[in-house]
Amino acid sequence: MSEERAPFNLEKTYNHQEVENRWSSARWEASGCFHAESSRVLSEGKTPYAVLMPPPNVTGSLTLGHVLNHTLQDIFIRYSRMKGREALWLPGTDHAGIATQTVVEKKLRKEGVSRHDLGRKDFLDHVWQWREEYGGLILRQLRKLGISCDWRRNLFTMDERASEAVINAFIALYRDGLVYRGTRIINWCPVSQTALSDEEVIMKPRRDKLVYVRYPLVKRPGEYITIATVRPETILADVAIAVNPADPRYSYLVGELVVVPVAGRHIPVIADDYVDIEFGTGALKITPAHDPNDYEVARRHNLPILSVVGRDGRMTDGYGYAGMDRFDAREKIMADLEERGNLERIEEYEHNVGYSERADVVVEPYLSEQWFVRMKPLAERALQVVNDGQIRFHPPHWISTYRHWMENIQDWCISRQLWWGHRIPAWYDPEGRVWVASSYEEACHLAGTDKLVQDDDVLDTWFSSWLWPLTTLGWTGPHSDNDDLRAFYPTDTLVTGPDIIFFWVARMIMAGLYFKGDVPFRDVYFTSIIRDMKGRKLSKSLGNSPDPLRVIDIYGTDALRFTIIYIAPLGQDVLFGEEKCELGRNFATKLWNASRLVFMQREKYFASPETFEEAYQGFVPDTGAFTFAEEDVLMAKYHAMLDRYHSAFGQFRINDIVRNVYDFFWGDYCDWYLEALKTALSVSSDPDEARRAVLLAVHVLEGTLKALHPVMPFITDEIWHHIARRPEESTIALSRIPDPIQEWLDRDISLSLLPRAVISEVRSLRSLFAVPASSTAPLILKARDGRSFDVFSANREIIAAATKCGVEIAESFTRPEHAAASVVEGNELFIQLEGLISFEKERARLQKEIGSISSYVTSLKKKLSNEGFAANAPSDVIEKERAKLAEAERNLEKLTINLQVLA
RNA sequence: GGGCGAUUAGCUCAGUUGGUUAGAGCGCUACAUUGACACUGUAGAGGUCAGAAGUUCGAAUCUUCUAUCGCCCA
Repeated sequence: MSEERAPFNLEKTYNHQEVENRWSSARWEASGCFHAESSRVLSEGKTPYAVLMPPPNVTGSLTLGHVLNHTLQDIFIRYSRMKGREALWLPGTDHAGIATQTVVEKKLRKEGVSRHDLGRKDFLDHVWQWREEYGGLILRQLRKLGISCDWRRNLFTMDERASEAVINAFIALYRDGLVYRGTRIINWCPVSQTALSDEEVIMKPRRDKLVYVRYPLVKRPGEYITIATVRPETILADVAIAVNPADPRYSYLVGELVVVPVAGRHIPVIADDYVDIEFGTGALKITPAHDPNDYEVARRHNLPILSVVGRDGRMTDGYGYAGMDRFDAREKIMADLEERGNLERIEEYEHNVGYSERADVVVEPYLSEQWFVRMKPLAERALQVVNDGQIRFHPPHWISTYRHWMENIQDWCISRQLWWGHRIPAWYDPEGRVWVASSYEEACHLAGTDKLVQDDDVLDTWFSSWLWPLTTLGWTGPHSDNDDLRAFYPTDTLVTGPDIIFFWVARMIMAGLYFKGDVPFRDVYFTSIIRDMKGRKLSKSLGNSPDPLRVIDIYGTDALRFTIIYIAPLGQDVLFGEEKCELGRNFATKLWNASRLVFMQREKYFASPETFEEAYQGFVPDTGAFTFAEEDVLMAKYHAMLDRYHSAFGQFRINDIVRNVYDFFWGDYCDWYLEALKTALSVSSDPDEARRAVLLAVHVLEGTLKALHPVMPFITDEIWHHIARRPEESTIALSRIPDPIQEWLDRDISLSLLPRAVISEVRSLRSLFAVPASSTAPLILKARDGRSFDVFSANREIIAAATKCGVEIAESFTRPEHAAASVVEGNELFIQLEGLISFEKERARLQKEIGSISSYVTSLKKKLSNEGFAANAPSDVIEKERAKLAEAERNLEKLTINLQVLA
C-alpha cells in the first residue's frame, strides 16, 4: 500500500502520453479492479452485468473498427461498474481457420516448405508456434485503449476447454439429427481449397461476357436453340436444355435432343418452371455439377451429373481442355465455338459474382460431400426471441434484416478442408459407415472395430464462435453447470458490427437457446461502419485506414475514444479523418485547464490538502449559501446533464452521452460558471463564503469527471487523484456515478439566468458598435421588478467583469442620452456610449429589431387567435405561446420608446 | 427485382413521443494575448430542413409519391 501524496495542483500543460502511461491498463490490471466474481453475484446479491468481447482474429491488428467497438464495450462496462453492478467483460481471440492457415503456409513457403511436406501434426505445431509468437499482438494493442476486461478469463477458441465444448456440441447436434453429412453443391474456394459457407462468399459486381451459343437440334437439321451463358466453359458438363413450359417459343421442342457444342453429346430439351422466360433467350443450359439451381433441376428430372472443373479451379474434362485454368478455358472455348459456328454473339454483361472472403477469388460452385447443420429448427426459436423482444436490437431496424435471413435460411456447411481448426469427431469404418464420438476409443466402442479412420476435415471457425457466450463462461457441453454460468448467463450487451449479424449474432442466439435453453444476451448494439472522409470503406489496398496507434501517439487514447464516440451516432456510417481527433484532444485540454483553475482557487483558500479534504468530505451544496446566480444555474444544469446522461445510457444513445457532457462542461461549467466564479472570488471579502464556492466547484467537477470516465478513462483518473489524496491503487473506475436529484431538476432558474442574458446582450451591442475592447462603458440596468433588481445587485460585479462595463442598477427611471438601449426579458439596459456610437446606426438597428419583433408578434397573435389552436393544443403549449407573446410585446414597447427618444 | 437506410449551414453531423424565430463542431469574418486554457475567449455571417402532394390548429419531425446516394439479399 503505497500512499502517494498527490500534488495539490496539476502540471501546467496536459501531457497525454505521460498521463496515459501512468494509468496504463497494466496498472489497472495489476490492482485487479476489473475482475468480476460470480460469488459477489450468487452470495452477495450484486446485480451482474456481462459483455462478450467479439473475439478478434489472432492474425489481426488494431483497426479503427476495433477502436470504436471496444470503446463502446468499455463504456458499457465501466458505466455498469460505476452503477454498482458486478461488471464482467470476457475477452478472447478467435483461431480464424483459413486466415491463420494461410498466413503460416505463406511463411513456410518462403522457407521452401509446404504443409504437405511437413504432415498434419508438424504443420499444426508450426501454427501453434506462430500463434505463440504473433497471436498476442491484437490483445496487446487493445490494451492501449485502456479497456477494462477481466483478462484472467482470456479465452482462445482452440483452447482445450473451448475445443471440448465444440466437440460436445457437434456430437449433441448429430445425435439430435441436426448435423448431417450430405452431397451438395457448396461454395468452393480454389485457392484455399476448402468449402465455404454462404456467408463467407462476398457478392461483387463483375463485368463478364454473356455468350449466346447455338445448340443444333438432332432431328431438325439446320435448326437450333440458342442459350445465353456467362460460363461457356461449363458447356462441356451440360446435361439438358431447359425451357419454361409456358413459353410458346419452345414448347414444341420439349423432349427433343440437341447436340452439345464442342462436346458433341446429345442431351434432351426439358420443361421446368425455374426457367425465366424474360432472361436471355428463355432457354437455359442445365449444368448440375456447377450450379446449385441447375443441380435442383437435374434432380427433379433425374438427369446425370457431369463435372468438368476440379478442386484447384482447373478443367478436368475429356474434351481436350483438362489442366487449363477455368478462365483460360473460357476464352479458349469461346474461340472454339466461334470456329465451329456455334457462337451467335457476345454481349457485355455486368452481374454479381461470389468471391471468397479470404482469398478474394471467384468461388466455384462445387459438388462434394460435406457436413451441414440443419438450420430451420434452430432458426424458428431464434427468430421468436427477437420478434418478441427477449433480445433487443439497437437500432431496431436490424430486426428486419435478421428476420429476412431467418425466414429464408439455408443449411450451414460447417466442414472445411483445412488442418487448422477443430477436427470433426467422426470416424469411418471399413464399410464406410460413420461413427460420431468424442474420442477414437469411444468411436471404436460404438463401431465394434478399431479399424477406424477419422474424418480429415475441420469445423468452420464460426462453429466455435457461436458457442462463445457459453465457452467463455466455462461451458464444455450440454450438461455443463458452474457458478459463472449461473451468475452471468445470459450476458447483457453484445456490441458488434452489423456485417456479422448472420455469421455470428444469429448463430449465437441459436446455440444459446439450443444448448442452454435461454438467450445468450439481452441487447445487441450494432456499431457504425467507419469510412474515410470521402465515404469510402477503410481498406488496406486503398491505403485509407489510419493506424490507430499512430493516432493515439499524436492525440492520445482519451482523445481518440472521445472523438470516435462523439462522431458515431447509433446506426449510421461514420466518416473519419484523423484530424477530427482535435475535437477530443481539445476537450481533454479544456478539462485539464479548467481543473487547474479550480485547484488554483482551492490552493488560495485552503491552507493545506488536509483542511480542504476535511471540509470537502461533508460538503453538500446548499442553495442558501449560494452567493451568485451562476451557482444556481450550474447545479440545475449539472443535474439536468446527469439526468440526460443516465437516460441516454438506458436508450443506448451513447453518442448523446458525450455530447451532453461536452456541452455541459464546456458551455455551462467553463464559459459561464467558472468565469463568474473567478469574479465572485476576487471580490469576496468573506473567506468562508469563498471556501464554500470552491467546494461547490470541486463537487461538480468531480461528478463530471465520473460521468466522463467511461469515455475518457485516463485523464479522468488522473485529475480525480488530485481532488483528494488517494491511494495509488484506488481508481475513479470503482467510484459511483452520481444520480440526478429531482429537487434540482424541478428548480426554476429563470431569474438566475438573467445575468447571462444581460451579459450576452451587452457584449453583442458592444461588438455591434465596435466599442474598443479596452474601453469601459457605463451600463445602466433598469430591473423589471424587485426580484430582478435583487439578482442584478447580487451579480453586479460579475456582470461588470463579463461586459467590461461600469454597472449601475437603477431603481428610478432615468433614461440616459447617447446610449444604445435594449430590453432583456422586460429589463431595460442602456450602454452610454457618448462619442462612440452613431445615432444613425443605433436608429437603424432599433428599426430592424422592432421590425423583426413585430413580425414575430404578428405570427404569435395569429397562432393564438386561431380557433383550431385554442381548441386542440395542450394547455401548456398555449401557455408557452402566450408567455412568448407577452414577452415580445413588452420588448417591442420598450424598443419603440427608445426609438422615439432617439428621434 | 425485393428489403433496409440516408438526404438539415461551405464540410461533417445533432435535432428522442409533431408545439424553436432550426442547433453543434470544423471552416470563414472581426475583435481580444502578463493570471486556467490560442488545443483559448467574445461577437458575427451562413439554412425556403432533397423535391412534390397530403394529414394536422401546427410538419425538419407523420403519410404517399419522385429524385439522388449507400448497404443487404436475389
